[in-house]
Amino acid sequence: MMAVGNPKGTRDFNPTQLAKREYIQRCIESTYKKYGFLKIETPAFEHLDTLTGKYGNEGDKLLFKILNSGDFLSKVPPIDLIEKNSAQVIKQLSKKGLRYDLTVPFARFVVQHQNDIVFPFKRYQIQNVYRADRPQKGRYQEFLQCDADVIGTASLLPEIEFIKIYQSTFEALKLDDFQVFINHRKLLEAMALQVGLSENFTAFTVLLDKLDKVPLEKLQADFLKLGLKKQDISLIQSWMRPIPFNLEEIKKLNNTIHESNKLSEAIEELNFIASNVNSKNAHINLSLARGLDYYTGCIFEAKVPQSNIGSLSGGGRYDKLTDGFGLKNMSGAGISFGLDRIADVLEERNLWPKNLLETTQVLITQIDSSSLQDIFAIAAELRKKNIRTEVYPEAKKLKKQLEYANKQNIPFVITIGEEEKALGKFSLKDMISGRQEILSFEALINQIQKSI
RNA sequence: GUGGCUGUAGCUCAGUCGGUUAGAGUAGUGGUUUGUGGUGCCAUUGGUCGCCGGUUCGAAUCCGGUCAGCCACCCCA
Repeated sequence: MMAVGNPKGTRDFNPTQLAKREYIQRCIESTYKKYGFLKIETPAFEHLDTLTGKYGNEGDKLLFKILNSGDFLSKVPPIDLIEKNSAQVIKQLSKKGLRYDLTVPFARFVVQHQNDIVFPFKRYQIQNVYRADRPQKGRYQEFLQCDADVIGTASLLPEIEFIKIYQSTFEALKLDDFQVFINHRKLLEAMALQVGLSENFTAFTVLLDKLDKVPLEKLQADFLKLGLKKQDISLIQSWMRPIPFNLEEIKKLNNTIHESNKLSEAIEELNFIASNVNSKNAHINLSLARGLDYYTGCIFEAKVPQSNIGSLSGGGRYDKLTDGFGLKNMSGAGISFGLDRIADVLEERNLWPKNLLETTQVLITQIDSSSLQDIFAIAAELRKKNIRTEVYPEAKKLKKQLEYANKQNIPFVITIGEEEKALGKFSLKDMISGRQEILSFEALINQIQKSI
């Protein structure tokens, strides 16, 4: 027999799990809607050209590529096969790839439909994305991203609203200890300038980003190798302290980072944002860099402490995302919640609301098939009253039918047999208390509606 | 892509020093005198011990390889 199993990094969701995921989705989606975002969808796969080169070298390696159909090998020059030139061969074997995130497909969407879009365009999108990463805790190959982006304005209002969205969404999910970390690409540039590492900016930010996990002592050698002067090590250390996101603390950045155009621009922006948001659970984290190359302004990350699940959301401002598709001067900003990781955290902490799974409320049993007319009539009435009702499909032993109701957590069972028919009434069994009574239709509806 | 750990029934796991027909719990199915579930009792289905090879009289057990899963790194939601 064929081995049964789903590919690594993917999951099946049973009804209970799906109800939990939909709960999270409702929390995020309703917040997005309240801020005026409109929903779009894009295909699961894109032209490979659309995706490659947008996520840096590491990102390109993690793209799932779709094999061309047909006799794809016949078109590959033999020399490329003999030399095992993967890069060349892949170009000829694959023209499509699964989307790696929702932001790049969105950029493509904006450029393609620019004449039909009203700017500034606020869109949200909740779809699966795919990464050929090695799976581990909190990391999957197929996972659901929940994006919101504003494109077509350089205003900082989106940044302000994203922080508010973080706060209200995490509160709705009962993750009260959430932390929002904020940094600014220009602050990072000012820092690099100060320690003379502007030439190695990307490598510098990668190391900074690691400081969250790895202590400075272990990274010291790497920093020095990059060209950092020994006396600046203590400076890096001082940058690592968490900074509350308020005007007073932002002002102090002038004392720890040398004056430069970049610095004053960043401070001006952060001031504006901070003066318009509640600073609750928000911090500036100068070591936050984020790997995706396309961020140019503010960058965000949200996580909960005491969990090794990683960040629950990331985002930031990008000025040139649509440039590659031929549309300039299209500044935008966005965030993305990782629904799967949020689900993992809620599972760890058991923070699910009760009764997420909307099971059947009333099961109608069959004693003998001659009662079917009555059964369908009462089922129709119950459904008219919005009571979730199902009829057991076979006239099996009552024991079996009750077992089914019990296993499915169905709270009420209606039985119509000879006795009930003679009285023109129905038996209603409360599966929680175990009590059963013979009632008229009106009394029965009353009884059910009272307790659900 | 690099490293570590683990593969025995649908699920969770025992299985001694290499020794007869590989076990338990749970889930499933049937029954417990047929119009009443949860807890009980009885019976019963279900396994090429991940796969391939080697050592041995004999392998779930030891060795090599391979595949899969998990965890960590890189990177990220």
